[in-house]
Amino acid sequence: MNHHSVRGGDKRARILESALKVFASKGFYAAKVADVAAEAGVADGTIYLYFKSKDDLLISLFEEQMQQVNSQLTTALVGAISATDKLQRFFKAYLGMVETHRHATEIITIELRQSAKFMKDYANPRFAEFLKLLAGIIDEGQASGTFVSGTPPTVLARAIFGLLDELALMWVTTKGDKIDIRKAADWVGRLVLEGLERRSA
Amino acid sequence: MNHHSVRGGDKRARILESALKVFASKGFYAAKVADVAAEAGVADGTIYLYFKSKDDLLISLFEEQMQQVNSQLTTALVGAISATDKLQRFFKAYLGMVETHRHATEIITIELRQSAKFMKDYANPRFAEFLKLLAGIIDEGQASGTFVSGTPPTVLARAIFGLLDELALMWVTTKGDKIDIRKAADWVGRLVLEGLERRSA
Amino acid sequence: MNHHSVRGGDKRARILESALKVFASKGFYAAKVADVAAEAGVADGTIYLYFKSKDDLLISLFEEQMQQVNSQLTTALVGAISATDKLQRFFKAYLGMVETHRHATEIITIELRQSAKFMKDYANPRFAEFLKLLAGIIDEGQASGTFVSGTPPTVLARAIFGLLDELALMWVTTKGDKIDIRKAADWVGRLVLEGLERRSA
Amino acid sequence: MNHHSVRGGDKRARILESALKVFASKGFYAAKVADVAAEAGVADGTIYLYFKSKDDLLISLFEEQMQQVNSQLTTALVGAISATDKLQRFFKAYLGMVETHRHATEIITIELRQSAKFMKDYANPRFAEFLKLLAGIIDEGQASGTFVSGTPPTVLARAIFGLLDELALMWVTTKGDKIDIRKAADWVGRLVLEGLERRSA
DNA sequence: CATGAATGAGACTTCATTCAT
DNA sequence: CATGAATGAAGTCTCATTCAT
Repeated sequence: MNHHSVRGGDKRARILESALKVFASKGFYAAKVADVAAEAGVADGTIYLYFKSKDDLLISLFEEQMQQVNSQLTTALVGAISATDKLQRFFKAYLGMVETHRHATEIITIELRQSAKFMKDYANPRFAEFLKLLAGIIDEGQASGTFVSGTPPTVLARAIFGLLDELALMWVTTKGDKIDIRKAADWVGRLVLEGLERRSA
Repeated sequence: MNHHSVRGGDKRARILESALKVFASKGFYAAKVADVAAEAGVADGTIYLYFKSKDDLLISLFEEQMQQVNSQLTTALVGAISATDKLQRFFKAYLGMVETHRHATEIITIELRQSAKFMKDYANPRFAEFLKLLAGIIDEGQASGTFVSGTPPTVLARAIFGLLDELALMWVTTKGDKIDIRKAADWVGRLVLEGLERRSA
Repeated sequence: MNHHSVRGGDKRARILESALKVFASKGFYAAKVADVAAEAGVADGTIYLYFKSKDDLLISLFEEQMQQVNSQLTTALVGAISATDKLQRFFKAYLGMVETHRHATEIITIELRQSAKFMKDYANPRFAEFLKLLAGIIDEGQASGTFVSGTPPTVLARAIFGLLDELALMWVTTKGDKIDIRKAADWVGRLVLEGLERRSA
Repeated sequence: MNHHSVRGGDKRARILESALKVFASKGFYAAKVADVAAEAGVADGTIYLYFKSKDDLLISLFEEQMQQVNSQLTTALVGAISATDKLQRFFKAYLGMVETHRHATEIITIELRQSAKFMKDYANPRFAEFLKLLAGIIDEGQASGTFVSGTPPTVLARAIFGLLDELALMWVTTKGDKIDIRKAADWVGRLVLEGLERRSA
């Protein structure tokens, strides 16, 4: 009988999973380390055997989650040829994850922002990766002439992330009847790819 | 002659202004009430003559700032005729404010999100107003046939807010050479109104 | 029109009256000076024109109330001849006052005790007077042979005060159907004068 | 071997003991939680591992002390046959405890009263038990014809408690030469059982 | 490795008291 | 005399972190 495996997963992973749930439901500041420990079924002190501090726990959570997000997005793009196709798949995959990874979405959309303030030095490399992936698609589209040039891909990537992120936030925080987040991918696709204005002819 | 005026502005306004500065630079949670008091040049207890609690201070700040934002946006739209024109002015005005109201932007972009978590019951009516203003423009454009129909205006409004908000956040948090936030209004205008794809003919 | 008389009474008296009401209903520690001021319809600062401190307000209240109690008791004894008669009148008068001066009773029964602790040096001369009055009756009874000797009158006086005081407290704190406080005077009279044991013959 | 025992007594008991001492000497309101912690030799925060709040500490103190008082009184009555005997033993035991449990006496005589005010809902069940014990003796005496009937036992019990309580308070607060509290039991016994008046024959 | 009782720095908030008007 | 806004000392309580077991 292995002490370290309880309900199929090593302790570090279980703590991370619990932190995800607790931070998402109470917010990072309101959540207590003891809450995370209780959720994970370990002693308070045990947290500190795997993470340097409460902040470190949050950062590790980002790392893990964003890595998953990036990996799934990358997978989703496999086989796509045109930039247009890639972008549509990107939207669909991202907003699809919102539904399947509720808690992760809350952490990313809400706490990621605070991080800019409270973790002055944390560079957030995974988010950078995310943006790079998105900017790469746009760059490719602009280079191939499929997309209009003139706006820096990094800015567009950021704008598009904000757009997706806000829809995710809306979906996550709405109590009653939510929008269909999967339909939203199409709406966003139309908005971004075709624009709002009716084409003249 | 106002008994309560001390160097241009009553005390409540001064405290609010100081809270804006302090919360923006340290984040709401890291900021101490004593910091705000010191910045405002009043005693700690004085804060509580004007605000019920630290939370109330943050909420009041939102109210005030969002009200200003809404009022400036409304002003900016005066005289605009088409929905397209209104939307462009909206972008220009919003991103213009980012530059002139740096601190307010930080509060709105960063702390507004947390509010969803920590202030369960705070409805944030000013933000609702903001969205209504934006959705109104889109609705008008769709009704007149200028804008493509099919996507709910409320969803589009939210998406566009996210987009603007993210650019504002990017601008605010970038240390070195920032993008030209005023140019960004045009970029965003093009993205939203015309879309990314090159028009076929 | 006299500024100092509002609703028939000078300001000092009004403050004292308000303090009585407020202290009685919330307790001295829970009561705020501002509460007393509000009740009296004066500004907070005004309290300090008449009393040195919150403590002084409580002490002054004791003085005033005990003086009234003593004066009424003294009046009640006028015309009584025997010690027995005096004691019965004393009981009747004391417990009668409990009903007519509810708030004063609460202050005396409850806060008087605390005073022993929090006002190390306050001698409480009025309470001393009260005890002297009661001890005087007992002493007189013992001297005349009406009362049994052997127990120091000061001790008996104190014991009897405790007895009356506790009944007063019971009456004051009971919410539902209270005992008839006036009947209690007779009960106490019987207990003290005749004792519990049935007389043999 | 008990992990939690530190020099004879678990931490909760030590804190309670320290609270007894500190509250008795400074009064509940004047006493700081830090004082209790220092007296107990623990950190301030440790108090809150065992008690919900400062109020809870006081209530727990009451519970514990009154329970001890009740238990000792019950023990003292074992073997007594007549109501008269029981009452005399009750007096002796109660006033004896005053001397041996000085601090507890101060808490009970002084702070118990305040509790009526500041703890609106705290029912104080131990004190109710105490009164029931006393009223039981009186009821028994009345039923057997040993004691005079006519006065409700609950009222008499309360009156007698007040009497004992006041003597205890007198003894506790007197600085110089105190009365002999053990003699007082006889004095009280005489007063209550035989009354003040000299028996006619 | 794991525990969880203990720590203690520090935050928010209250409120008696002052003093300029 | 009266006001009441302002003060700021001080208290209760929280909670991330440690360390002896």
